[in-house]
Amino acid sequence: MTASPPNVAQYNALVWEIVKQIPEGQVSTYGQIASMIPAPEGVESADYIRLAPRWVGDAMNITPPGQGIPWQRVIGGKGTISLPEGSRRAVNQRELLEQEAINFDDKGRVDFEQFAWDGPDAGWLNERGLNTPKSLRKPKTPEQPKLF
DNA sequence: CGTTTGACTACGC
DNA sequence: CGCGTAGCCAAAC
Repeated sequence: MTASPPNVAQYNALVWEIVKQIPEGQVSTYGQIASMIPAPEGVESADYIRLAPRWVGDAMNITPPGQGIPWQRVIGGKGTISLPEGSRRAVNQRELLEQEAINFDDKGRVDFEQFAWDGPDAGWLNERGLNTPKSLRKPKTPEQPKLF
């Protein structure tokens, strides 16, 4: 496993709290969740960026059942399910997402342009001192409205 | 007690 | 756009 954050229990609780905000029919990624959580005290920002996604993964791995935490909505940054291919949990995750009308392409990827979550609303984040999540969608190459 | 192994991502070819 | 690799380090083997 990966080194754990200084305050694992608290960190995991925060991760689950955020995951609970993901609406049905949308997906987030380990990196996006991590981008909302400030680096814990004592952790260099550079190290955090490198380690955080793993920490989120560790948290998801021990998600407490029966708490209404939609763990299935958290996938890898490439849009793929990160569990071992063919494993029981991986198959289950895909089924749960398909039940929410989330589609997978022929390479097993979810289209972020269609299903990406944009994060909790600003107020929710502010109350908890969290950061604005990075967007999973392509930076809008605003098709310059041809003024004339 | 040495190796392998992760619910990851960014980066270089 | 796809594939391999580094970086991290506590557990499981």
